[in-house]
Amino acid sequence: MKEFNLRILLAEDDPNLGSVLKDSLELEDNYVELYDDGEKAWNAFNKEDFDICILDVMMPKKDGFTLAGEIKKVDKNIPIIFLTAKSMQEDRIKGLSIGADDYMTKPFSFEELNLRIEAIMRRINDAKSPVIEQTEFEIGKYKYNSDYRTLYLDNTEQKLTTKEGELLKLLAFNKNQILDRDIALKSIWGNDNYFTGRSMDVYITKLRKYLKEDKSIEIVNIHGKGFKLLIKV
Amino acid sequence: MKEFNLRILLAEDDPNLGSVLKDSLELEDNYVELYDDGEKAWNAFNKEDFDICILDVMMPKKDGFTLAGEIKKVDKNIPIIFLTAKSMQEDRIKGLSIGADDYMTKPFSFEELNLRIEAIMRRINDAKSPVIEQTEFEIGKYKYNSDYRTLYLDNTEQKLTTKEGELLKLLAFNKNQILDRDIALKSIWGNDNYFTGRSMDVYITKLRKYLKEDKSIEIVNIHGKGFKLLIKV
DNA sequence: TATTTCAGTTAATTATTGTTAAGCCTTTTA
DNA sequence: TAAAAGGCTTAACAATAATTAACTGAAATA
Repeated sequence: MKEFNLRILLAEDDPNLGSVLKDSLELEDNYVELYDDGEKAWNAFNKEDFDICILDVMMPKKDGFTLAGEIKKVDKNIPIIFLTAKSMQEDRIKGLSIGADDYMTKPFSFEELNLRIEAIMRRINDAKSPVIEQTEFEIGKYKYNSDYRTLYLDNTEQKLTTKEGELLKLLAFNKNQILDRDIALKSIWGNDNYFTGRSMDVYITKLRKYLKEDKSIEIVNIHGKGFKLLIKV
Repeated sequence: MKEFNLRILLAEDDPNLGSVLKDSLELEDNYVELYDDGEKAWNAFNKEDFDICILDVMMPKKDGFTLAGEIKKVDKNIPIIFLTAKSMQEDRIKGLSIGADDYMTKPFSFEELNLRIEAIMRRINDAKSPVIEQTEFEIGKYKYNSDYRTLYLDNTEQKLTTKEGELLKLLAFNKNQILDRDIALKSIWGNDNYFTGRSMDVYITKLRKYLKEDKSIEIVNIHGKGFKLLIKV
C-alpha cells in the first residue's frame, strides 16, 4: 500500500484542466479524486476523508462557493483553495469570507499550485503534536497506566479501550489545563470534522462515568474551546 | 472565532497579491493600508499608528529590509513580517537580524499568514494583559473560585459558564476599580465590535442576578468607559 | 429640549455539548 | 465458520451556552 502525502478533493468541470491537474498532483505523491461538478464532489466529501479541497468556482450543479460553505460546516478547518477564471473583486471577497485558504486565478502554473499546497502541508505538519512519553498518571484517587491502558482505583481496575485510553492520557497529561478540542481530535482521530467531534463527546461521557467515584475530579467543558481535567484540592 | 483588529501597514508592489492580502486581512476585521513601494509606506508609517507591518522584501524605491530598519529605529517593538519570493538563507538571516518577527516565503496561504499574525498578537496581548494568577476572589459575602468556575455563598454554590466566569474574574480582579469596556471585550471575546459589546451587556445582567443576594455588591456602569464591581463597606 | 449614543433587559435564535442507543465492522469464541 | 462480543461511529434527541434582536430607558451632546 502506497503512502500518500495528501488526500485531495479536486472539483473542476473543465475535463482538460481537471485531468492535467490531477496528474500533476499525483506526481507529487498525492491521492487525488477528481469530480466535474459540485454535487459529485460534495457526495465524495461525505464519504471519505480529505486533507485539502481544490475547488473551481464555476461549476455545474453546485458552484465552488456553495460547496465550500457546506464543506466548512462539516469540517471548519479543512484547507480550501479556489480556482477562478477571473480575479473579480467580489468573487475574491466572497471566497475569502467563506474561509478560503488560498485563491488561484487561471491560468496559473502547476508549480505555483504545488508550492501553495506545500505551504499548507507545512502548517499541517507543524501542528502535529508530539508523542507523550509519560505512562503513569495520577488522577485524584485514581491511577492510570497508558501502557496497560488500565485505570486503577483502590483495588479495582478498569481496562479502557484504545480511544478511551488515548483521550484520558491526553487529558491527564494536560491536567488542570485546557485541552483544545482541535488538538485532541487531530491527535487522536487525525481530523476534526463534525463527526469525530461528536465521537469525542461520547468518549468524554464515558470517561466521566469511569471517574465519577472521586468527587474531586471533573472533566469540565470550556465552551467552544475544549475540555479540562480538573482535579480539586 | 479568530478575530484580531489591528492597524496593519502592508507594503507590496505586486498589485494582485497586494489587494488579495488587503481583502483577506480586512475580512478579519483589521484596518489595512496598502502601499506599492517602500517610500509611500514609509511616509504612511510616519503619519499614523500601526500595530504591525507586513513588508515585501523586493519593492521599488525602498526595499523591505531598508524600510524595516528605518521603522525599527522609530518603533523598535513593532512586529514586522517579511514577504519574500525566495527562501534564500541569507535573506532570511538579514531579515531576522533587522528584527523581523516572522518570515513568509511566497507563495503562502492566507491561513498561514493569519496564524502568524495571531501568534504575534498573542505575544503582544500576553505582555499587555498578563494572565491573572489569582484564582480565589472575595466578593462581599460571596467567594469565587475561577479554577472551579464556581461562586459560593454560605453553603450554596453556583457554577458559572465559561464567559460568565471570565467576566466575573476580570471584574473581581479589578474590584472597586473601573474595568474598561474595550479591555474586557478584547481579553474575553478577542475583539470589541458592536455585537460582542451587546453580548457583554447580557452577561453583566446575568452576573448582577447571581450577585443580588448581597446588597453591598453592585456592578455599576461608568458611562462610555466600562464597569466597576463596587463592594461597599 | 431634541437628538444621538450608550446601556439594560428579555426573548428569540443559533451553536455547542451531553447522553443514550442503534448500527456496523472486526475480533473472538464456541 | 456461525454466533457473540467488543469497539467505534453515527443518529437522534435533550440540555446548555452564547449570540443576536428588539425594545426600553439613561446619559451625554450641543
